[in-house]
Amino acid sequence: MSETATLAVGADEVMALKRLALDGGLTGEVKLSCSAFADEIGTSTQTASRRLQRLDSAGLIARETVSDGQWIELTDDGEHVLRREYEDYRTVFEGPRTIELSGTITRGMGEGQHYISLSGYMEQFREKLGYEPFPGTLNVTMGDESVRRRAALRGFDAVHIEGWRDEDRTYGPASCYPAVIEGTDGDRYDESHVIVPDRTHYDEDRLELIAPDRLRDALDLEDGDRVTVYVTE
Amino acid sequence: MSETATLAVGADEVMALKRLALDGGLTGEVKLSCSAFADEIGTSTQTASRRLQRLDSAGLIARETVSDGQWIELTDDGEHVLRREYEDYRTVFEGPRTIELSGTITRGMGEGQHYISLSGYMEQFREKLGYEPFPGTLNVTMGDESVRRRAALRGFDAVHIEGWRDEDRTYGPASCYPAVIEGTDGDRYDESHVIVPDRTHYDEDRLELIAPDRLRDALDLEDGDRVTVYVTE
DNA sequence: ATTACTAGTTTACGAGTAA
DNA sequence: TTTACTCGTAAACTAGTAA
Repeated sequence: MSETATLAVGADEVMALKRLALDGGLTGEVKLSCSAFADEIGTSTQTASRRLQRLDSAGLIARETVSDGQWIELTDDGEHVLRREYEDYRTVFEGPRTIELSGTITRGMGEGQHYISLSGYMEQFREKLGYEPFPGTLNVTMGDESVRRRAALRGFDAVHIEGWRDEDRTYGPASCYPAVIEGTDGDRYDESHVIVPDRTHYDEDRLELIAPDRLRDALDLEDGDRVTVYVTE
Repeated sequence: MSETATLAVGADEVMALKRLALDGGLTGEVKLSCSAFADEIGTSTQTASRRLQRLDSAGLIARETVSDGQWIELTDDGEHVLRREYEDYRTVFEGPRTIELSGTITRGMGEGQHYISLSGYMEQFREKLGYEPFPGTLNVTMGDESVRRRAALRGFDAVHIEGWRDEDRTYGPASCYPAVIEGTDGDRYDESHVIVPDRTHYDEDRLELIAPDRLRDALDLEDGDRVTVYVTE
């Protein structure tokens, strides 16, 4: 993945990236000249130019140079870098609002695929999560420490999936929590959810995740691989 | 002021300071060795040592070296530096929660001193603002743009100062908003409040500020000097 | 163990300049 | 005007060493 290049930028570049975001580079393109940007970050125009070059080659910004300056926009990777910084600062001043759960990939028993595909659930996923999940769950078996931390999930605001019934039986309600999954090599998948049945008993040390893509493919995971799941409120 | 030294540290030092805060250096002393810290920030032990030296001499951390490491704690200045960063990131992702008002210092008509000194107000200031304000207000005359932005103040949670009366007349209620004042030379005064009478009509382009100290002295201000007032929620 | 100094090398910087 | 190159200098880095 391109994350390797992302890690290459230094603190000065992150600071410059933040400046660009404050100037509106996150919501759309922003028009700049190197000299104006130099004034903002307190360097020479040459250094300002170099900062932008490095952010560009690291894939954190996209830009188009025109005759009297350049149009700059942050990329998704650039936004991720800043969001991670933001999380750090929020942790410092507000305390951690993210639960970090780690464990290993295990094979599910296939029932995840069955339930998720049912239209009674699928329609709610589309509506409430904003995507149609891949028909199947990623199963993560957690260690003791993570099982303990998992309890704090109850304090979070969940996306509620309502129960329903057909002719044969009833299907119970469930709660979804936004999550970020980080693979062993540091790759991150942002748009996933931890899904927990509300009433049905579940294995305490097992975490089930859904996402628009098949997470095993997206993060190149196999049974036994170690992942970290960041559950956010 | 000591802010000059604060401004001297670079982005690398701020990043290191953030790391120290995440390790608990904000809530109390944290025990570290240079080599352990080097691993955290991804540098050599020599560079880690130098980062700490610079943060120390800039007054952002206080530390005590012992035989097997050192005890480190962030100073108030160090916390301020990080809080400023935090505000930047919050502005980026949550939108500005700070109203920036700029204008020039003008001579008040002396009625500020009179009202503020009255015990009916002064007691509430002590109780609700946590300090006894200097008997007098700093008057700032704003430009059109700032007058427009000032309207957003209504959306903020104010510290409410209640009205009262004595034998002769009634004194109206007022609202106070925490503010930071920044002088022309970049010096900042943190512990001040914008005070706005609730009912009495006031000049739309005039901002009145109170603070524990005489702001003209603390920030070395004269009539006509340009200041920026950051009103926070 | 530590911290922090000195020395040698690499990297980053700003001035000047070309396109 | 711009952006971004080259170049000489200044600053920052890592390795080694002393306390």
